[in-house]
Amino acid sequence: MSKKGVTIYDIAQSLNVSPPTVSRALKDHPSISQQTRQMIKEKAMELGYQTNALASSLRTQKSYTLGVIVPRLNSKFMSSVLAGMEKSAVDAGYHLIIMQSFETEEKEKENVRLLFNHRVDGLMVSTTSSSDAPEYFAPFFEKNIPVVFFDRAPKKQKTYHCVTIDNQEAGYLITKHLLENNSRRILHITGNKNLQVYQHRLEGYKKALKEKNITYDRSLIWETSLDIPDGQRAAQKILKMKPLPDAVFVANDSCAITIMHYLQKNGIRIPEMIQITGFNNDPFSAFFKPSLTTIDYPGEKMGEATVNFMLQLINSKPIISVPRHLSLDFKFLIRGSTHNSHD
Amino acid sequence: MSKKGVTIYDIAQSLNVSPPTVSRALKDHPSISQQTRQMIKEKAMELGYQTNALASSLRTQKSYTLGVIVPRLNSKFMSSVLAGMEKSAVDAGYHLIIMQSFETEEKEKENVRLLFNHRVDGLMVSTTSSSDAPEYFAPFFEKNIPVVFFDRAPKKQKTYHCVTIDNQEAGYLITKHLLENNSRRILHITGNKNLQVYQHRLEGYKKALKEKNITYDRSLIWETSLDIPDGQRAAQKILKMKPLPDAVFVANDSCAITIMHYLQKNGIRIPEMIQITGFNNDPFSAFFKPSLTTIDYPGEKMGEATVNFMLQLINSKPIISVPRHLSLDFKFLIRGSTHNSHD
DNA sequence: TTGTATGCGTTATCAG
DNA sequence: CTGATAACGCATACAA
Repeated sequence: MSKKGVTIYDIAQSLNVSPPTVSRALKDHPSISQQTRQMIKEKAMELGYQTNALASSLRTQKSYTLGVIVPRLNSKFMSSVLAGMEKSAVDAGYHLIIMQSFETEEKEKENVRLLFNHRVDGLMVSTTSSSDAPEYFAPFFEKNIPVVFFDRAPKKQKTYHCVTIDNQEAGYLITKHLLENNSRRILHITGNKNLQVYQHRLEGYKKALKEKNITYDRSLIWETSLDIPDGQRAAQKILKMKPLPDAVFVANDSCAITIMHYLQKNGIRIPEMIQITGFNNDPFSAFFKPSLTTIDYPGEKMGEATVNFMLQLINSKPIISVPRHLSLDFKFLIRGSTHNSHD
Repeated sequence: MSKKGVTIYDIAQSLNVSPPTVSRALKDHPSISQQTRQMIKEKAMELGYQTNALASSLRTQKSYTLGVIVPRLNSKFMSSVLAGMEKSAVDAGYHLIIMQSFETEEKEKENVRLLFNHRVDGLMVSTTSSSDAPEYFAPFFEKNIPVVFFDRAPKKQKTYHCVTIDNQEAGYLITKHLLENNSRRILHITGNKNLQVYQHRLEGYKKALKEKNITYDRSLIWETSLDIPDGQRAAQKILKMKPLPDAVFVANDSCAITIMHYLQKNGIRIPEMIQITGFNNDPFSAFFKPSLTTIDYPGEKMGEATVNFMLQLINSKPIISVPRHLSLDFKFLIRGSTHNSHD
């Protein structure tokens, strides 16, 4: 049956020293002589001692755990972010509890509570909430436990620590590019419009239109979940449009690729008949025919930046209370799906 | 500054009851009257009480935390597995600490230790170790904390709990299919051959050859890291082969797609000149031209199955010690990259 | 139905 | 340099 588990108490007893001495020795506390330190470490090894991080956290009020909440973790982009986070966190002696909100505020709320109960030292969230200031983060703010939003920030962005890219600028560049390639009627397929990311991209779209004095047509903005099934549905709707749009600006790559695939399957030539752009630069996007014009949006970097930001907040005392906003660079990749070169 | 945090003592004091009563009331222990239960819960709400899971875990010796170690978390397949795990775990009142080993035994070892120190109730590993029986799992086995290997199991598979698919059968089916489509010289691009997954696929490959009395040619087995850069390198090497191989059986989709892309770019017609197969059924694999023949290998299902298996182990007493092996179903998807239909 | 005493494993404080 | 004591917050056995 399960052995009892070796504690510092056992080590202390078998060496006739006190538990605190053992604790200090194992932590290389300078006030313990080299001799006893060595002796204790050897004994620990011999007995197969493993520290109990729970007990330590309880006592020190520091868990070295960071909480992460994302809508879902199985998208190419999000898993890259998480990979970057995990690496940076572990390098700094922390680790992650990762939870999914599945695009619902209720789940997000439960997750926030659970992570608080586990006394994480910081919380990183790509929020799914569309409210201005979700009240369920209050326990964190009250206890001054840092919260950093990444990618998807709450509406009142200025109130919180955020790590994002300039989505408006990105949306603007894409739309401008399409306009310069002689597209006039540009369909924009976007995600949940309550989310800042998508709102900002849309604003960029509008801005570019305005510059060219093209009137904004609401019926050309389609809100979808941006997944593969919705991509199929969108493609079918596009095929029925008369006339066809000149271009489709899709708010993520996987949906853009799906749409491109179904349009091609139905005899639409890309980019000659319709130009298409994506967002996120999925590694495969370069391999399609034509290759996809998109925004390169480095997930791992964002993950690393978010954790590093978090660590700064944790290590600064007094804790920084002025909200800071980190805007990461992105690249606009012009490829085959928006011009006529041979890819 | 950071508030002190409300404990059951605070609630007890402000209601003139004892802390244990509060503890029991909050847990809906039947021996507490409805009245006081209600009263205590209201007070808890009023004071913004949040339970301290660390303290609770320390006391009960149960953390409701599961550890997960994967080579890297940002592959389409692995992130799907993790998504499935997270969902099943949370549904059962557990949560995950996810760590990456980056394909090194050393990292894996450190991760195992950290997760042990955090007293996870179970450990799920897609191992990167090529040794028969990695000794660093010993603390888990000694304390009878269940360990389940998924996807990648250690060599002595029979000794451990495992959740995998029948990789030999999959490799066999693919190879047989290629042989039946008149391929003779089949290049096999595989991953680290010390890992069971890849060994088994190779065995399937050999078995199929043997059935057709084709002699096994070692020089047609290329060990790579199966990532995109290695895919490019492999494609370049293939272009230099004289004669070209009849087919390429690649051990994962992303690498297969990369190879296909570079071959096509260099004038090779797929499947007419070279047939290609992948492994894992990346959602996009159906969208390429030609679409990719592959093994559908459901990541989320594997994640769910692994967690459910783990929960069974945790909830069975005495803990099941006879190692069990769960072999999940897979589907063989025959598509354009191995025949001449119009996809 | 509720309270008392105690322990989970560690570390901080203070004394020696 | 080391030891005694207490405390982190909660939950259990036992008593009332």
